[in-house]
Amino acid sequence: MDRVRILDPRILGTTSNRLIAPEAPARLAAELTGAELVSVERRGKFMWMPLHTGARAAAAPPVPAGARAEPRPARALSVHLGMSGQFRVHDAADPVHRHTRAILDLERPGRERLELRFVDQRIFGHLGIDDLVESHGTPAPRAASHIALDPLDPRYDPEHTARRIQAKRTGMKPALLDQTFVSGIGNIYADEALFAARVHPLAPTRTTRISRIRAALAAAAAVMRDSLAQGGTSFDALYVHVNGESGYFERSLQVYGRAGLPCLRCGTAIERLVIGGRSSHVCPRCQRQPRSR
DNA sequence: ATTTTGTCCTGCGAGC
DNA sequence: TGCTCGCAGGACAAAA
Repeated sequence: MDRVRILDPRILGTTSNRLIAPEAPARLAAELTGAELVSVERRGKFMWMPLHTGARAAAAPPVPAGARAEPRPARALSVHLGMSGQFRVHDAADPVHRHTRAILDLERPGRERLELRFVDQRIFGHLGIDDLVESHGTPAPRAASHIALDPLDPRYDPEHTARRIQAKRTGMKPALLDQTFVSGIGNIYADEALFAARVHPLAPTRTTRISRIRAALAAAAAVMRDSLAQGGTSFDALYVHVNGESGYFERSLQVYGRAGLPCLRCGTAIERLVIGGRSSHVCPRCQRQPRSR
């Protein structure tokens, strides 16, 4: 990484720390400049790129075949996408979108350089440097170490997740949204998963049969896989690929945003509930109301 | 101790 | 036309 520009220092803040030290942008730039990004890891909406800061290729002696070329990175560029954050890949000559908060210049050996631009309209996102610590058997930024694996992770254990959810005293939708159980399920995919599994969002986890919890988790994984295959859910230009292209999953949504419209399975009008300050979409016939409220 | 609520932020559309 | 209001979303400190 060559040059780092922080266009809006607020992107360096987090939910718990909105105070941005005046020297924070320069500190981040200094740590990133010269570091090598060799991989991108992800867990839910947390994303990180371990920083290889060892000797540069030009100065380093040849590494014997089979030996580790670099020590295991101790730090990472740590990113949370918030709700509207996204990385976009650009040429330096491309016009800079007004919501661009940071620009990382990447030099690539033998290829033309490019810019990785962090665009985030609502600034719920975050950019920073964080220590890598052991979490769920793999290194993860300290700030994300409590975040569970997501359903698309090969190490994800749905049975364990289902049991943990059942042990918690809450509703099925809040449980799916709780990133310490399973990550990557947001408001939209939670509604879709519960509809697919015919589970009511307010169904108490303690009294919901484990098979129903398993079904909801399996449905969430399926929804995420399907969505990914279609490029994600693009309501508008906020939710696009690194190249700016939209996803098409919005066309596949079964309940989310369909309040008042007929259920695609039974024709009953979809209802909109507010759960924890977030809207929930539910078919009152397909997803039986829990007995107590 | 555990669960719920409010806050951070911008842009857009509805209503006046 | 121009304003205010409510809403959207994820994470987590603060309150209950």
